[in-house]
Amino acid sequence: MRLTLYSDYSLRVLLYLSHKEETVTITELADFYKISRNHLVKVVHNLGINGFIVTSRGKHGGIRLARPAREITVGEVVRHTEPDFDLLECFNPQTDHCVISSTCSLKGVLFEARSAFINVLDRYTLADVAAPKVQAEIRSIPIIQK
Amino acid sequence: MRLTLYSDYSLRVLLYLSHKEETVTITELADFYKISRNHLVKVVHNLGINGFIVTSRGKHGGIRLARPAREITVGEVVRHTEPDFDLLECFNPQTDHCVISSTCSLKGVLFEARSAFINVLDRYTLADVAAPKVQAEIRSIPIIQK
DNA sequence: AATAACATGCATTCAGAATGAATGTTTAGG
DNA sequence: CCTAAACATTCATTCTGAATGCATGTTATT
Repeated sequence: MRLTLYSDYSLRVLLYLSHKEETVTITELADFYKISRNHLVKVVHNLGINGFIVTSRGKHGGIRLARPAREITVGEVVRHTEPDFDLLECFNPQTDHCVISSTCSLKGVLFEARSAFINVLDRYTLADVAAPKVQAEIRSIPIIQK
Repeated sequence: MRLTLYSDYSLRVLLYLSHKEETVTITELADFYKISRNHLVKVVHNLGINGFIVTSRGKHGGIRLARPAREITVGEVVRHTEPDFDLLECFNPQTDHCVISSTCSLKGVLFEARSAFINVLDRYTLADVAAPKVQAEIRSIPIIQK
């Protein structure tokens, strides 16, 4: 279970913008994070289309947040950057071929789990995340790391 | 954000076994679900190694649950079948290259979301899921389907 | 011994993410 | 009005990992 690098980069861009008032360029971002400029170009483009940032072309162009960091939640961002949240085949009726999906209640359980996941992300804004570090690492992880 | 078919098939196998008392064969499972027998072979093997099922070779061999369905949670299964739960690059210190991960509190937020997800799965057993359908589809989905 | 089952490893295919590259479009400033 | 600096857009390529297929081994019953 993973998110895409695309979502990762999207969040990093917005986080960077949450700290800076002035417009920043894609090149500045790529240099700071030491990541692929090509990939960033698409990430930024998409963030613009979805109204998270304002982009301006030409000399002295660049990008900035379209709304205050306090008004953008992590959940909202991820919903726009992940290709889908189809945990199992049966989540997408178009491509589902499972012979028991009509009577299977596993789907409901995973729906509930997915909602719980997204709900947490909806409770945090970019401002929360951009704030100086308070706590982290302190949580126990109920996951087996192989 | 997806789970693997591998996890999907693992759950389907265990669900099928939750209904049947007798041992069943991989061929029977593949035929019932109309899925790749090759893939199932590995799924079953892994379920055996992880103590969810008992496998027996030879004529009249097959597989059956190693423990009562009531004692196996969905969360426990998924933990053993998913390759990892590394939502972002920074979840794995071995391969993390993010320049801000040491001070970034996004990780904490995603840790919390992941825990919320797994906690739901830990609350349901195979017996719950195998029980005759009660409700499903009724939940609202706070996800944008593109 | 033969047969029916799971075990195991290797090779191959496939999908989709990630990356790279080229060209177009817009805007500011000399 | 021309140039440079920026984002926009499309296409091609690489890469990873999941999914699948296949061949052979091992075990157990009859």
